[in-house]
Amino acid sequence: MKTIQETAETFGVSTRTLRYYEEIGLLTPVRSSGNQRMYSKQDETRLKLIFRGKKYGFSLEEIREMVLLFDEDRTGKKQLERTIEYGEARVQEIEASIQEFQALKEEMEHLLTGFKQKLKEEQ
Amino acid sequence: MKTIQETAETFGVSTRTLRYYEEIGLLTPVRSSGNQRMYSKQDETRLKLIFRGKKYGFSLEEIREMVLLFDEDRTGKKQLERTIEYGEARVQEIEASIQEFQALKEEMEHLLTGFKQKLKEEQ
DNA sequence: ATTGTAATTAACGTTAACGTCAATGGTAAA
DNA sequence: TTTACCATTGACGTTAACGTTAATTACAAT
Repeated sequence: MKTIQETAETFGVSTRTLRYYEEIGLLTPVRSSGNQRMYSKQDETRLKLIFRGKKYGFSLEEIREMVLLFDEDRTGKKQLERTIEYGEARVQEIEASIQEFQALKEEMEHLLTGFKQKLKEEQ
Repeated sequence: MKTIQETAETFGVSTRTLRYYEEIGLLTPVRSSGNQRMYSKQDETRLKLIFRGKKYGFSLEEIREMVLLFDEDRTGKKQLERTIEYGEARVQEIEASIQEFQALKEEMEHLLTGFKQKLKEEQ
């Protein structure tokens, strides 16, 4: 169990950010006897997910939806089916993203080859 | 040459957005005789870049830096070298992103396999 | 027990990225 | 040329994602 300060340092964010994430229901650390937030290993895993989502342009609201969906009690068959469906759709999106990145990379490499050629010719 | 309305529709954004991009120096469409913005093919190419950047979480400021760098006069050898260096660094970043996405995808697929197994066992 | 540092809530402040509105001017069709 | 719509420039409004400050409480060390 880490304190809020330690957790903030681990992820390189402010304590305000962690409190804000709790405000909007992204995670709920337990409280100590003196009402202070204690962050578990699970909370850290959740935070990793959140920051990865952020890095790729998802809004906190979108991240919240994903996180909460994977957190609902998945006891019922219906719930399980919905989760699988949702998950597969997300995987599809990720595949599309990878394709786009690959295309972007090739485009840039093409540009760079041109520049290098130009540099050679100039000397 | 397209009007602002046509261009906005092409990209599915508001005209305000296009004017804002001009405000912050992201692109500078030429003006008609009556001072109205006219968007060229080049402007459209630039906009494609902008929206792709946005999709992957870059701020408009970051996008501006990239766009402007690739726009400076690349006549000098020094300029060309700088551009190549910058471009290669970006390609490295893109490769890292692809790796991360791949890992995320595998992680999700692993989760989904688990869920599917659970679903099978439940019936 | 005191002193210094860290945490709490509540509230207001800030910035990026637009939205909206008003007053005015341009343009195309009848 | 009038009608109707589209565009232009301010200027103020809005929302997400925090920052900052203040008043109060908890904890750790002396």
